[in-house]
Amino acid sequence: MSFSFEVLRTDATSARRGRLRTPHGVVQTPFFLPVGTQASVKALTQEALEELAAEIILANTYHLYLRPGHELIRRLGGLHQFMSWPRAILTDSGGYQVFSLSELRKITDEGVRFRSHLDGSEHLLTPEKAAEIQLALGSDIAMVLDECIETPAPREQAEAALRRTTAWARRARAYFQESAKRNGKASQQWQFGIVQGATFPDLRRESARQLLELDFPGYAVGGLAVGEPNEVTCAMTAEVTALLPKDRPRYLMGVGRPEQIADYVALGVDMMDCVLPTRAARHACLYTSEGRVLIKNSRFAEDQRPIDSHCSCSVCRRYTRAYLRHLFAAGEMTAAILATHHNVHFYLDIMRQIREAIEFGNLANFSSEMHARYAADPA
RNA sequence: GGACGGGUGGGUGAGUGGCUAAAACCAGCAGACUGUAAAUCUGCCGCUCCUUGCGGGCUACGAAGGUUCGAAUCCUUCCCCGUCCA
Repeated sequence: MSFSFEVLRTDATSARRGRLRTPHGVVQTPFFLPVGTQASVKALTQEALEELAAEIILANTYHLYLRPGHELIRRLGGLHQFMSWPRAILTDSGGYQVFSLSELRKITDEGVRFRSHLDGSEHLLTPEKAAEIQLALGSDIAMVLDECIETPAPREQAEAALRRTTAWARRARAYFQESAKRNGKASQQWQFGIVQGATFPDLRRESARQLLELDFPGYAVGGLAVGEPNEVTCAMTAEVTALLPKDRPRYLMGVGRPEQIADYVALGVDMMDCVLPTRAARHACLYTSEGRVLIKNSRFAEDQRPIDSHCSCSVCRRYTRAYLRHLFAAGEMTAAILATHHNVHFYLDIMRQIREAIEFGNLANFSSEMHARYAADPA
């Protein structure tokens, strides 16, 4: 089985309804990737993810390299087998850790020198190394190592990060193709390039142009939703998607809030990932069709309704808000499990509705409805 | 009956003359979270007033008196609690 991506339908916006074939199953686009950094979507078992109909998840190169080690995972048959996840996996490269672990790393043209947050040991992550690790993990989609910078950033810094990201992408591409070919697995894994350029439209365009020369099978937009206003996120995304080939998947990395997702899709985005549904769940923030529910609030103490009365997930079919609130108050791990299950269901359901909306040509309606519902928190 | 030790804000518990409306933690209340160093982090947490200010007033460290410019902190008496001795 090999890779392919096809756009099945478009609408009046730039949205696309499509299908991504991977060696580990078909993924309907646009889609959302639940984040499972350490080969685990926190609080969910793989059984639960299957029940939720997740078709693809995200794992992290940097974290799995440090623990348990990519060679160990390779010896145990690859990441899919190791974690017993038969469906698709995308691995992020460690580029985000350049940003989030900024205190613990030093960047040079060669790569990123990290001091491990686990034991303080030093590690050099180069574009080649990141590619090698992801080949060992055997993820379906590998990301190139990029330099993700904070916002707002001075133009010179954004230019430098852009230049480095392109240079790294070139090296990563060469290494990945050569290595895959050598191992006779040229069609087993895809590798995506990542557009940078901070909040400068011309730099975004330039970054995209440079990466297009490398002819990746898919392109990501990185370095967004790191502090800038959402209008800027959308503007930068639009600049980039306008230049990307229509026959290849576009991945907006690290977004978004429930009410923002349809907007990104309308800009031509096919895939997204975000820790928000899982992290917020663990922090007692539940997403519903009526807006957010901060379930620890005392007003839910005797609320016998489900989290979301319009939700069909197994948690909403069985448990009350009062019980969820109690579990959080008591510090029971079941609180995180049930809340995460619901939030991931909610996100995946949004994607189902978005795909349907594209089919029916009413994505714009869906978007404005979501914004209206999330404009004010529910009573 | 005697000898010690102790009684502090919703709880545990620091503090032994002014820097104390009183540490810290817990509980409680509210908020944040966007390619996960996050089951994390932040704020509030005696009452009250207003011109919301590192503002004013009041009440508060078992009870009542006292010493002192000033007391949760020192003295006296009383009431409780714990341990030990008879």
